Amino acid sequence: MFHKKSEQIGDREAIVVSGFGKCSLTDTLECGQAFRYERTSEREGYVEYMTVIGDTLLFVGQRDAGELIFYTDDKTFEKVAVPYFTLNTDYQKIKEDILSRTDSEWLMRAADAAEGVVILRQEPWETLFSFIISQNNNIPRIRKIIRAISAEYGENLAIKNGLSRCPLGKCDSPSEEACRACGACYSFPTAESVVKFPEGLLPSHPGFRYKYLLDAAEKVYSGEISLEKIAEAMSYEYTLEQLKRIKGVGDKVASCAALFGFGNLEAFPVDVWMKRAIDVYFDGVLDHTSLGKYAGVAQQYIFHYIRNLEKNADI
DNA sequence: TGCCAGGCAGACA
DNA sequence: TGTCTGCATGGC
Repeated sequence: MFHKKSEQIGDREAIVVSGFGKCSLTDTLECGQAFRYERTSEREGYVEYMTVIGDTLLFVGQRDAGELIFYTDDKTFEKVAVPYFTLNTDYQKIKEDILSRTDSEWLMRAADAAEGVVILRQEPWETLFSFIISQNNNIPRIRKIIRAISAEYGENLAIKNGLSRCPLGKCDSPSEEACRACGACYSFPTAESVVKFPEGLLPSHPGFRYKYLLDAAEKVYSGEISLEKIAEAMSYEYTLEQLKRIKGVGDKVASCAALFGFGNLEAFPVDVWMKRAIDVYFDGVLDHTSLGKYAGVAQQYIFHYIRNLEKNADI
């Protein structure tokens, strides 16, 4: 359980949260599980991001690994920030559970290096749609496509929330024209809006994924696939079975949606990075069921560590 | 300029 | 059933 207190930071009211263990805001937001974040401030000992969660623009900062700073009111904090950042989840306990099931020293190092990563609980439809876009794509471009699609279909939350200046510092004051070119502050499109105006996807250049995105929107909007039923079932197998009925959704995309959108922590997405890690550090075989009901967290440890190994060879 | 990216579907052996 | 290839696009 976390602790929270109100604090005046600069000219802003904030809710400072601690007592939830270690958490790296940067690792959590930039590890590839979410795509709707913007770094809005960075200086010695402090980093701050803007995230779009539903129709909320949430600003969150960090001074050290033991706390998170939410610049919002108490109601939004409880309703939006707590579930999104899974603040009630004990990741230290999860890490211990995972490590009790493995004798891999490499996985232990990965867990230590990536223990600041928490699994975000994102909106299921947005997660599914985003990971369809992610296939055979790179993270900067995935984010760019999502910003463009959001600007096409979504609501301008900067204007809706009455922000007096652009949170990204791109212009003096938010305007519809300037915001649309950027796309960072728009709500995510609904399945209905995509079905009723599929051409709106094209300016973002989704490429071959266009037909997959449309099929997902049609199946969800029509109710042929019920994301509500999937969420209620809380079954990894049922989630995979249902989501893979969508054209362009295979094991990888479905398991990412299960893990990041439906909270199935046993989900174990295997992408090119994971294949590389398994080949090199697990002799080509890693039975994820051996890692228990938190295999998805272990997956994030491995994914984060292998990517940083490549970026920073001296780890 | 070329490789590669949080993959998948379809063809083929 | 397993393997191979094409797919759109742009970041690096």
